[in-house]
Amino acid sequence: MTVRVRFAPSPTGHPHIGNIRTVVFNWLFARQNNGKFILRIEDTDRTRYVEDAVKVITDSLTWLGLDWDEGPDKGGPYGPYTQSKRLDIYREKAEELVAKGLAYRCNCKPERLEKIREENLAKGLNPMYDRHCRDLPPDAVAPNEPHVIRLKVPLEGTTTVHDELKGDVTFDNTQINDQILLKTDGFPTYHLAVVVDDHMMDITHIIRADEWLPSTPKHVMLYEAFGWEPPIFIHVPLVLGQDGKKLSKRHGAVSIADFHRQGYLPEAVFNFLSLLGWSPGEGDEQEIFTREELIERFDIERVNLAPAVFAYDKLDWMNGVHIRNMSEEDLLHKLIPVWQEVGFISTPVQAEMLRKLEKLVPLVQERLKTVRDVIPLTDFVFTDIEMLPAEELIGKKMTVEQSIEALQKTQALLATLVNFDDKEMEQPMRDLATELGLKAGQLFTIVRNAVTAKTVTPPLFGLLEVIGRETTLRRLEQAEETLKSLLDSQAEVTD
RNA sequence: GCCCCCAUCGUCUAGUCUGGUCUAGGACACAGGCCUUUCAAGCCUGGUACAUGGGUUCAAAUCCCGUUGGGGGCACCA
Repeated sequence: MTVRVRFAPSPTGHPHIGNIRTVVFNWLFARQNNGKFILRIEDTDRTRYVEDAVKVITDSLTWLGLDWDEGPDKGGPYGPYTQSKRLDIYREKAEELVAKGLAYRCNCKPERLEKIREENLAKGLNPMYDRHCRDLPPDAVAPNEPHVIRLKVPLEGTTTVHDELKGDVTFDNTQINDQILLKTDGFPTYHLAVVVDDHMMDITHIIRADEWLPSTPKHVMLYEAFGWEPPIFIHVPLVLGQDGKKLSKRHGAVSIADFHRQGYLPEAVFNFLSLLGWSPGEGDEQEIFTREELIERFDIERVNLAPAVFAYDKLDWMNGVHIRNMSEEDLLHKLIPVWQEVGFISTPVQAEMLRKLEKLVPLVQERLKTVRDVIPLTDFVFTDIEMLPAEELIGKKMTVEQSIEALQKTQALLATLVNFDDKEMEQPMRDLATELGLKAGQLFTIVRNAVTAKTVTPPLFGLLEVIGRETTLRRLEQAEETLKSLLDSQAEVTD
């Protein structure tokens, strides 16, 4: 039997990492079993529909490399894959249950329902429908008057859900509501639609979040009512926010699009998500996985039962590892759009600039946690700098005069270098430091501060090469002037 | 309120099913050190956890029960 799993989001906004972690599990499971991964849009709530949500969802999946075999855009043998286009099917199925006496029409007003709900809550009971319409004569509610169709839940006994991870979970039928299957507007509720579609689309494994476990007995009842074999249920734990609560729209910015925007790599996010609730175990302590390794190694049976808190620290580290593991060329192509976005370089990239960028990549590679980090690390290469205040241009344990001299000698040296390149300038600069009676670090720091206007940068000489001789010399001179004015002003004070 | 799920370092987790090799292992973060032109990266070192009470057993992080704690669900939302 071919494994068929699905991701069935409702188009109400951006999918967040909690949803997507569950998608990762589904996708991994499908791929490692040579099965099918299906995308189905559950747009049965017209009040919550968000216009571009489907596109946001597909873009997020695509960015993460979670490709689907059947879906609204792709089609497939089980379509349509958008529930709003399957309304006739749900109606027919609901009517079928009414005909069988397993469901009934209900025309109770929302106000009445709300009243019952409050009364029950006040009495400490489950806030359930009082089944007012359940035993009305079959023609009490005319098919053409506004009404809903409800499931006739057994009044006694228990319903057991077999979950692949948790084992048997038994629910008392008296705690289960006569669930609405078909709404007044003719749309199905989630419970009807999901059961009908999962069955009709031959879904073999339902891998979804724990929040669905309490409603699963209703689904089991529906499978029984239709006379269908239920799929295998696998409820995986939720992903919690830093506050220990279920992730949701109003919690931290955790949509997949945000991760993209913030400079995380899809392979790192994918790697991280797959380890949120799963680990290889059995003594294997590997943390960094490629997509292929994950497909091979992932084991749905080993998914942890406890919910996991999503924390950025480890993702940042993991993203850095993936950046370091990339080839310089691949990284370059991740960095170019970042530089373009902030206007440092043009689109398309000029040939001469491209050569500079290639030089920059190895300089920044091991210093990046996200690709966006490249901005503050290299801005002074592309834009004019604002000279640091004079005090910060003075070398460590040095006088202003000494610092000025160091800047002058450096300019003289760099002006005469035959090739203005990284390797050729280092040794002469070290010699210069010795000549000036300075430690190399003292001299380099002065130059760094003067040319980059930062006290922390990637390796200096590589940067100077990319910045170029002309700009480097100009900035050194400006720094020298700045220090000289400091000297002058001090002299005035002394006078 | 009722129902359900869960429980190992701050966080992600290994170990739990198949009790002993666990004075509990790894990773992130943190602290200290080495390296070093700054920052990173890398390497070394360190601290921190089996929620709790009771069983079962020669022996329990591992099995059972209670308690506590956390989470989820109880819609004409998914």
